Amino acid sequence: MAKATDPKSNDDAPTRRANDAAAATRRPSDAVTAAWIALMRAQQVAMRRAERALRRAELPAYGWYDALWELEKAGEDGLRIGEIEQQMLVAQSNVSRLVDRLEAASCIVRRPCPTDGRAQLIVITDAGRAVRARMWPIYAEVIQSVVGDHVNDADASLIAAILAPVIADRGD
Amino acid sequence: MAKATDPKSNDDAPTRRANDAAAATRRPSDAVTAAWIALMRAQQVAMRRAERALRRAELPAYGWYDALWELEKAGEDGLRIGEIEQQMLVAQSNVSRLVDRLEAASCIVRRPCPTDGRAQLIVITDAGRAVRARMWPIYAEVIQSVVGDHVNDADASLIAAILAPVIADRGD
DNA sequence: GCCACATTCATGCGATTGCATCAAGTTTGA
DNA sequence: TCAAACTTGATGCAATCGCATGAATGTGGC
Repeated sequence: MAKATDPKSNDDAPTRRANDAAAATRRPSDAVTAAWIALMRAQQVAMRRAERALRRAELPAYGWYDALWELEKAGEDGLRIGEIEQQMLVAQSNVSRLVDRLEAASCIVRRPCPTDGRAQLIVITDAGRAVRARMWPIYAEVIQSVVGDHVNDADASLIAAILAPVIADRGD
Repeated sequence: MAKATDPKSNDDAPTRRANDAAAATRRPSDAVTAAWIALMRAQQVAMRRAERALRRAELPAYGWYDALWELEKAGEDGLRIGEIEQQMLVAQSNVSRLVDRLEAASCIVRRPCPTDGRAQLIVITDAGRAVRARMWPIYAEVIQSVVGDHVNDADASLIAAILAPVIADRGD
């Protein structure tokens, strides 16, 4: 019997036409489909718990941590909006507005880019570093309880290694 | 050197206090943290591409597929809102409204539950099955190009197996 | 130098989300 | 039998999302 959550269609054949675009005719294997589902569900579980934990602790949402950490790594030179977008993998408009919120909370400052008048450099402030530092213990606990308590280090490394090419592929 | 996306804080020590709640003092290993990041990023890549592909094909969003597939598996008996919620792992209010949209599109019908006047049974219609069938080729292509093209079947099965306990844990 | 095109970021908009709450129905216990 | 507690699903609301678009700036061909 198929896995309970297998989304494979048993009736896709009738819907397939001889001259569908080639792209639409490729079918993932059962194993690949199972991995996809696991990926989606596991992330949903993880994200939900992270957001809830942060909210309960009266801390900002997950996206703030993500952005602040990237900015902290970037240091005094800051990052452009577009660079944050590439790191975080969220839509540009959302980065723009997230930065608005971070600025309103004094977590970052916008500085004009000396070499490109269109761009701006987003630089983290001490207040921003402090916010990130306060978020980390809560976030860390969620990572540990969601992943660490169920997956040993070897398997965890395996997951990161297997998924690396998936993440690297920006095709589309 | 630490991985570029390692969110581990180098300055969490100063923020740690002797009598923090025990829950907030657990720290994930580097491997577990890397797995967490891989999970989040890979799912973001996957979801974005699925949503875009479906939109380009003028098909409904990912959530519709998920719900319709659960309902199709459930057959004529249908599912309660709460059962769909557990399968899809989204908030109850969102299931309620997703079902509204599915109903408006004639993809499902609501039937009173014979044994519980509060509940209702959501049953997929032929139109709903047709919509899911039209979505599958697009969805399948994304699964293949995002996961299948980068991960072999053995690794895919490994991912599903390793993540299973993560998904199963509904603690919190 | 100048004009067409590309890039960078902001913003209007409609859709969707989660949380809190509510109404209706069911179960429990005395 | 009746009231308190619980369960089920709907809804108001504010926040956030992605897309489409716009304004400002930069780049390259002539």
